[in-house]
Amino acid sequence: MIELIDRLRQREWRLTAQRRVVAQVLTGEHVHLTAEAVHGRARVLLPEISLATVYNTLNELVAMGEVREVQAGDGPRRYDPNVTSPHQHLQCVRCGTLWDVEPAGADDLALPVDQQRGFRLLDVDIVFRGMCPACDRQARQPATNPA
Amino acid sequence: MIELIDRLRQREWRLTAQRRVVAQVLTGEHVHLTAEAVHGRARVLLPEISLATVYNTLNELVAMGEVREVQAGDGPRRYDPNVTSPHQHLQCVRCGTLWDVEPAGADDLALPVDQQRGFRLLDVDIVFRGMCPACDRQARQPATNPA
DNA sequence: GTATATGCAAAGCATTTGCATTAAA
DNA sequence: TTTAATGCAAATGCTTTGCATATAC
Repeated sequence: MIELIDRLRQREWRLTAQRRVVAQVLTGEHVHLTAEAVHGRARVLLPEISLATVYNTLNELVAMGEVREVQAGDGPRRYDPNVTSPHQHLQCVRCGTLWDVEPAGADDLALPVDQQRGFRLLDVDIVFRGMCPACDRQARQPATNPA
Repeated sequence: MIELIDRLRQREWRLTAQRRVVAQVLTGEHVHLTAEAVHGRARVLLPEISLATVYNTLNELVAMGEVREVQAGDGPRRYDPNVTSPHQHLQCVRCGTLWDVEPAGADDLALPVDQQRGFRLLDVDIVFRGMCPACDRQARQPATNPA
């Protein structure tokens, strides 16, 4: 599989230091990050990068189809560099962490024509929702230390 | 099936004119409305109802488990009074309209244990995404009249 | 050299909240 | 009468935008 950064070069995308760093941050990760998290990690590599640029860059990547925007539950959007394999997710309802999964039986899922209401179908999103181990533990002990 | 309004009465929920109207608006609808849409329709019945109250009321209904909050794609949250039957949806990617559906094969969907990452699973959301007939038509004729 | 991306700070939406007023029980 | 809900307007959090400056090509 061709790396994200190379695909971007192929697209004749103007390769700035900021964009390079955002691509790098996304590529290295398997958890799906919020814009703020991307900014935090990008800053380690390029301290002067602004949050606005991170947002702009992520939106462009989404528009190009190189990154998928995921909005499940409340909280900020998350970004998923995996657009090739089926995009099904496992999300923590508490902290929002998002993982890619490949559930069994997804291919057999179908919407009967009489329920399609004339829609032109594009896509199916499947999100398994649950509590991740860390949050589950914290949810049981109400607070670290309520003074 | 007991009506929403009656279930609320059973819960000893303080029944104000505003809450009654919100419940009424939700019950009558099969499309899932945004808070603003609920406000618009509620105002027809009770002009002085405020948007803040609509939000507060919707949140309480969600906390009670009488209404489901749906966030798919961008755009504002939508509210779904159908909590009994499986909550799978068909959504227009352009206008956000949301319908309940019951896809085939949903019961066979499963996440293998080796992909659960220790999560305590609670729920699965399935959203079919596509273009509704009205939006599809409009998307083909770029704009009504780009002067 | 020229077009385009950046950073900043201000604006924009959807949603929540504080507080005085009003109404349900 | 008491307790809780309402409406308003201000605050919040995430995201977008306008504009002058900097940078890739």
